[in-house]
Amino acid sequence: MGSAEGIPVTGGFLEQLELAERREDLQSVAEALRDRFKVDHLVYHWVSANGEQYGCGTYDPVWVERYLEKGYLRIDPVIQGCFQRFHPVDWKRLDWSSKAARAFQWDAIAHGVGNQGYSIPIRGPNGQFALFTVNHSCDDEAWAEFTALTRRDMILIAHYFNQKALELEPGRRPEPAQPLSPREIEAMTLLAVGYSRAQVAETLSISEHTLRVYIESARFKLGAMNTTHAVARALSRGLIVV
Amino acid sequence: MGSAEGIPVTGGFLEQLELAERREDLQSVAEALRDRFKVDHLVYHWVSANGEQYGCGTYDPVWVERYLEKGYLRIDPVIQGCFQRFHPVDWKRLDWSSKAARAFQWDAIAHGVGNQGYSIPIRGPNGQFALFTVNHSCDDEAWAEFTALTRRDMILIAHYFNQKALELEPGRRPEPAQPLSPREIEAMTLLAVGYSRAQVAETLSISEHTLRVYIESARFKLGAMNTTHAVARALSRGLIVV
DNA sequence: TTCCAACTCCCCAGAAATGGTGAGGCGCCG
DNA sequence: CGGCGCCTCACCATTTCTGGGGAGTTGGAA
Repeated sequence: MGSAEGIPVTGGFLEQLELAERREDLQSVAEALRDRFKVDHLVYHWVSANGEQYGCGTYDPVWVERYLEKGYLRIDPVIQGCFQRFHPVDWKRLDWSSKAARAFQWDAIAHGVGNQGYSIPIRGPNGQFALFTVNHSCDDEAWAEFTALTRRDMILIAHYFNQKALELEPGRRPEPAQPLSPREIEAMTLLAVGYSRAQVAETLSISEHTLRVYIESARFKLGAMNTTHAVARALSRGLIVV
Repeated sequence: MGSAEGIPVTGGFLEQLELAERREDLQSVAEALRDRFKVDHLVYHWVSANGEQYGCGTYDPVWVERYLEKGYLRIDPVIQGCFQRFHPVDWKRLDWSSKAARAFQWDAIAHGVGNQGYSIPIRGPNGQFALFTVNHSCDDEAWAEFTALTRRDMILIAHYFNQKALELEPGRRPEPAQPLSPREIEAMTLLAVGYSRAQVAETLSISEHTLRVYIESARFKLGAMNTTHAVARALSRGLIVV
């Protein structure tokens, strides 16, 4: 297993990433980086529960298929853990205690995923969330050394991967992220913290009818089917904060 | 104006950042970096819609005060522009066309802010959003050269600044999240993407009565008053992903 | 083995949310 | 000036959610 000797990958790979013009380019850069760092896998994974997945990397396609099919997205401790953090995290520091998580881990290793891993959460506009992961099979000590040396490289690589993915994926960005009006934001925020419509109306000192107009308006702007959906979207797009 | 000669700041500053234990440390690291890079200003700014501001950097306190007081947060094109992007952006590429933006720019320069700037958006869990900015007074060519050389340093520095800010700000508590059962997670997730109770029940192939038990159970575990609240909590605690 | 958490099913009645339609005032921008 | 978005208010009928009961199976943990 190699390393960048503490010196970030200035020459070559990041430039390749920056110049990538197609999805396939990202894929081949991932493979090149895997070989360069001498690890088992290197994966960029755009996380979204609504079915639209996108990723590129060196995992066995069988595993990727299985992951999606089995709904591992919902129980993968890497997802769970990274979603709540800002900084990169070593897989050992995640919570693997639940039954589902253990079964998942077993299955993953059986499909060629390394026992060691390091994942970097990445967030973009509109609540976009992605993961950049590097993993390998080795003992704890070797892995600790590897991550210590390549940590910063990984952050930069993750950054550029996401940047390119955002550029190359046209499907994601359009969604003009229609902003909510101040009143709508207030309404959504109060709903998100558990107030009923009546309580929200009282808090905002407006009639419940007026409040309804806001909620409907927000629902429309967010393309939501009901209030719960609207609040969920507003939250995950970062339009409101609880 | 200096530069890192294309080699990221491996020795010294990032370590200082990682070792910082108090807010004041971040402040002094910012000053040291400003001197090292020979720019006018270097600022980390935590942007939050609910009024709570936090920042550290080398701006004149008078300017910071004025910025807050005048509500520039709402019209600052840097905020507007970065909020919708993922990658770092040169101030020249922002939209300064509105009257308010021009007035703001004029005021900023009058308070010692450089005419050139480079800002990096940073996002964390729960919709956290921050900016890392470096700015200077010089001509376009010199600035282009500077940004080309230090771009990657800036990304890493921004990353570590935010990491430290998240650690040092007690505002975000761990919030011991009682885990949801697999069925509860499925139910919450489907509700979060807009399904009605009836639809969720059908999707999960269970009776609506059973579904209700899950929702109530999840609501109880999450300490939520209603379904919308429960979904919002599950989302912001990272228990479900949409 | 005993116990508990998770999963499944059922009834009823009251509370809350939603859909459709309509209307007036205010402020900003071209 | 006219249009557009925002804020405010109202009624009606229908659908959906919530809170109060109770009950049986399973599989893993103590």
